[in-house]
Amino acid sequence: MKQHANSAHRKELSVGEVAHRSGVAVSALHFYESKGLISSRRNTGNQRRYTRDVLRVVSLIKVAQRVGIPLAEIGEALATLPERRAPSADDWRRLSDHWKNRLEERIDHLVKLRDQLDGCIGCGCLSLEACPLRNPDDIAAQAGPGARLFDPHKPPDTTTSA
Amino acid sequence: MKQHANSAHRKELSVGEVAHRSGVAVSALHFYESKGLISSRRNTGNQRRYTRDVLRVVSLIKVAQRVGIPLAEIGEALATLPERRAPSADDWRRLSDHWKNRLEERIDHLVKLRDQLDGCIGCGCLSLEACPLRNPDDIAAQAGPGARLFDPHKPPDTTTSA
DNA sequence: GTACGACCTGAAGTAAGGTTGAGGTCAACA
DNA sequence: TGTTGACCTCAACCTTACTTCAGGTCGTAC
Repeated sequence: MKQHANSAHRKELSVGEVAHRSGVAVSALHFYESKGLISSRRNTGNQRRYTRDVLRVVSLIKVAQRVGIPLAEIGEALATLPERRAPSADDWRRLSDHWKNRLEERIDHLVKLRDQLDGCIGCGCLSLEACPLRNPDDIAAQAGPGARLFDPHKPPDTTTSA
Repeated sequence: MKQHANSAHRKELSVGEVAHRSGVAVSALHFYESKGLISSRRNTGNQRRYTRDVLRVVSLIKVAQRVGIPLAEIGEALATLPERRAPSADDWRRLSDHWKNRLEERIDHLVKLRDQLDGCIGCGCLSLEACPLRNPDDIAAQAGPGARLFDPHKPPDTTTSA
């Protein structure tokens, strides 16, 4: 740690410091930046310098990921933040509330699946026609030729919707 | 290696027929075979011919996938089946029971996460030190079925710079 | 007897979320 | 002054679960 030693009053963080403090790899921070999720300014030597706000943003990213939100969507959410600054308490409330709903949908889905599984453990039928486990609420069920069963959990995909 | 009378009696299925009846793409069936999850014999023209049992196996694979079990693990489970034949009712009971437990763990995990999120929506702290959301003690939560679904292990902390 | 669809193989592409490596810069310390 | 360690960029690679494509064969209906 030679470069960023000293200077007790420095405000900005190097990428290594952010990595260490946030528990995220340097390569991941580069990656997030390439996707526009975080940003930095460069010092005279072209090295990234972050404000402390970035720690909050990284935290938010990791939490959203735990909830199951894909990075692209997290990026969109962050893009709605005014001034592209770190999320305020209000921002956080708005985003986390939305994500909590997503999480609950996901839980509901899994609970339904569990209950179906429970009901089907005894029968062992796995019937293509009758078993609810094999009929995940139609979606793209047996349609035309080459019919494919799309995963009902997938986010709506406009290009593959049948 | 005795065959079930009724299934042996029935005509064998081509890959296209299996695809149509199971709702799985032909390419996916090829893929499952390459991974050892299903098997087929070949006719004189080198085309795959399946017994009807394969439909049960494919059903089982799809259900397990919905639960979030990776194909490799499904393959291991299928490999434990005696004679590598289609799963009997008992086999199904055993496997589905195991997978139900996995599913419940996953649900528990998400419920905990939801509760934490609930408790943290108000505070907006996202504190690296204090916020439970940022201290996932135990992770394994990933779960979006479909495309991405893996969390081999978090970056081993070292953060590339010690 | 031929056209066309279904099938075959192996390689390459796709998506998400990164990691790893090569090749090079910068700045402090002995 | 040379070594070191953090940093830089860009490209290639990784995993899972498949799909798509190119180039060739099979089978059956007309």
